[in-house]
This record gives sequence, structure tokens and C-alpha cells, in this order.
Amino acid sequence: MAAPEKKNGRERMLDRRKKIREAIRQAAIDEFAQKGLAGASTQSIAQRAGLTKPQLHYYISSKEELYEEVLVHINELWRDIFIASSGDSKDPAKVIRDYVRNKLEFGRRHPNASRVFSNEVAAGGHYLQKHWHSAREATRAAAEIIQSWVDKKLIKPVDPWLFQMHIWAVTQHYADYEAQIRFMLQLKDGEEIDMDHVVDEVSTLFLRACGLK
Amino acid sequence: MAAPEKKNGRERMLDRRKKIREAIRQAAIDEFAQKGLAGASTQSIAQRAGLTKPQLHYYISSKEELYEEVLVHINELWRDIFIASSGDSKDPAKVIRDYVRNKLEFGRRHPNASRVFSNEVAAGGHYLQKHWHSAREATRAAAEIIQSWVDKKLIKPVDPWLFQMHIWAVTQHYADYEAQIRFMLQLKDGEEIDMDHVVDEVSTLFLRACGLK
DNA sequence: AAGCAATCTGAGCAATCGGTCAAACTGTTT
DNA sequence: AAACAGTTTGACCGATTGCTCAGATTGCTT
Repeated sequence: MAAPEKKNGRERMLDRRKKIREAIRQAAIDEFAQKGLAGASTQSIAQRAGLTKPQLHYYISSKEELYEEVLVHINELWRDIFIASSGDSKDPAKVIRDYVRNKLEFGRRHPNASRVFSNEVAAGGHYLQKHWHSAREATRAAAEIIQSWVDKKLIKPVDPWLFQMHIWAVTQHYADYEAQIRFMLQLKDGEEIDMDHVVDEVSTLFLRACGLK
Repeated sequence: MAAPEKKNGRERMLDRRKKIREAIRQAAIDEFAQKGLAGASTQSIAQRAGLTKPQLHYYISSKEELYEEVLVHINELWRDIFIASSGDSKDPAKVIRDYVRNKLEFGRRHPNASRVFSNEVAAGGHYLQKHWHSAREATRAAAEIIQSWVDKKLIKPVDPWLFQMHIWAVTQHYADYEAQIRFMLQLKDGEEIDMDHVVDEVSTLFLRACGLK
């Protein structure tokens, strides 16, 4: 008899609660991604999560708070994919390539989360302000690394802050504006974007931009 | 007595109507930019335009139709700033630099219009589908020009479609995510983004990316 | 079987939503 | 001054918004 299988009532209850909260978060992400904070309805979120409206309100205290919780959750997911987190900072080309790939991959795996985040930032980021400092810290650390590359003449001179935001902009674009890309490339309904080609092209863009290719 | 000053009643009426419609469009752009289609309220649009709600509904037939009209209007504004429209297609560096500057300038002048457009594209662009063909045509024409540069070995090989979308992504980013940029660069409330520096940095990014710098 | 906390439910709250309508009010033309 | 199209108004429609609450129901512990 394995220990983790022996769950008493309390544990099962907490387990269930956790699953429901998870479902609510996912439902909220989908709804917020499509309608925005103002346009989202708790009714619709409840439906997506397979709950009734009063049931949903039993688990959350308000729409705004749910929105904030979702943003914090997405922000945490994000933290792992910053330039600074790419292991060996002595090989600029590898770091940039990895970062681009990771960010594109992330957007592909969490398109709605990506959209919620973008919309919030575009709207002014008021609900995020308390949590932005960690993002800025990561960006600052990466800026230092990039600057050190410039100083050592490993790469051509670039503005280390803007350089990062340009990578952010391009990679984010593939997550948030899939519709535009699909239309421009005239992809049929079943067809998928050739992500290997995209990773190639985007990597090349930024590698050339700092003289590495 | 100059002719255009001699306006009869009918002309004055049409004039007035035009101004009100213009005010409504601007109000709608601001509201849609902040709340999205679902979140925008006709009440609020009316208020922004200095009208009462029934008064607004006298001029528009529905919220959705107003939204569509706004999108078409923005789409028309946009048409002028496509790569293909930059005069001399024989000097790639000049064309790219001009395009980047124009697009950044446009975003700076019409930030809310820019945001409405972006949000709509991110949401799937369903309300735009009838009008996208013109954008795709312009992009296709530009893609041909870029490809011809590659063929003549004026620039390093790039995917002409993705290359354009990358420029779109970066320039759009400055219009739509001003909050992020302001926070990252730690700008105080009064401070303005140094757009000359941005134009420089973005131009350099794409010029280097095709071996022109 | 009784007790208990956690959960679920239907009914309903005030407020707002998009939109309508008849009646009053404009300013201009006869 | 009468007639007129164009415009504005307040009252109002049914539907939906975020959210609450008392009471019924559930599943676990004693």
C-alpha cells in the first residue's frame, strides 16, 4: 500500500477544491483573452468551468480579484523565460537563440494566457504594477549581461533595453496575432504555421542585428 | 464675398452632422481602445462625445456597426504607410528606414486607433475580414520588392513576408505597449520616450538584419 | 444515526446593458 | 405665421450585469 494513495477525507476535499480552482483559472483566462476584463462575464466564466454562477462566486470573491489572480499566475509562468535564465551567458548566440525559441514555444503553448497578459499591458498594466518589479529586475539583469557582451566586443553595440523589448515584441506577435499571420501566409484551416522556419527567421533577425551571423 | 462662406441652411446642417459623426468616431475609438468591443458601452461613448445615449443612437444604428465603421476608418488611415508606398524602391536602406519612421510616427499620433486595430486582429479579425485583402495586397507587393532585392543580392536573404511582419510587430509594440516601455525605461510622468533614439535603434535592427549596416 | 462543515442551489437584489419611442423642440423655408 | 425636416429629450423596454443569501444537500467524522 503506497502512502500517497491513502487519502483521508480532508485531503480529498482539498484536492477537489484545488482542481476546481484550476478549472476556474483556465476558464477565466479563456474568457478574459476573448472579451477583456470589462467584457468578461462571471456567468460565462462559470459556464466554461462547468459551474453555476453562484457556485463560482463561492470560490472567488469578485471578478476583479479573479482577474488579478490570473495575472499573477501568468506572470509567474513567465518568469522562467527571461534572457538571464539562459544558462551560459558566455555564448551570446546560444543565449539569444534559446531565448527566442523558449519565448515562441511559450506563446504557442499558452496563447490565451499570452493574450490576457498583452491586453493588460496594453491597457496600462494597472493591475500588474505590484508585480512588474520582478520582470524589471530580470530585464535589468539581462541588460547588464548584454551590455557586458558589447563591452567585450562580442556583439555589435545595441541598446540593451530596447533590444530585449524588440525580441519581446516579435515573439509576442506570433502568440497574439496568429490571425494576421495565418491570413498573410494564406494558411488553410488545418494548416499549421511552420514554427521551425519562424524560429530560424526570428533568431537570424536578432543574431544579425548584433553581428553574430 | 467669397463663395465658400455663403452657406445656406442645408450646407450648415450637413456640416454640423459631419462634425458630430467625427466626434462620435473619436469617442468610439477611445472607448473601444480601453474596453474592447464587448466591454464598451454606448452610454460611455455618448458621454465622451458630449451626447446623450438616445442622441447617439440617432446617429448610429448599433454598437457593432459603429465598431465596424471605426475599423474601416482606421484601416484606411493605415493604407498609406506600407512599404510599397515608399517612393524609390531601388534604395533598400532608405525604404526600410522611411517605413520604420512612418510607422512609429503613425503609432505615436494615433495610439488609440492603433490599439483598437491590434485588439481586433488579436481577437481574430472577424470584423475586418472584408477589408484585409487590401492590406494583404500591399504586403504582397512589398514582398515582391523585397524578394527582388534578395535576388539582386542587394540585401541578405530574408523571408519577405516574415520580415515585414517583424517590422510590424516591433513598431506596433511602441504604440500599443507604451506602458511597458515607460516602466522598463523608468520614465517619470512628464518624460517622453526618446523617439529619435528608438527610430535609430529599430532602423539599425532591421538594416543589420538584411546586411545593410 | 447524529452531527458537522463544506458545498450547492434557486430566487432575487440593484444597476447597467443596447436600443426604442412618442412627444417636444430646433432652425430654415415657404 | 404656418409648415417643415432634422434633432433632442425623458421615459421606458426586456435582458444581463456582478453579486448575495437563506435554505437545501452533500460527504465525512464521531
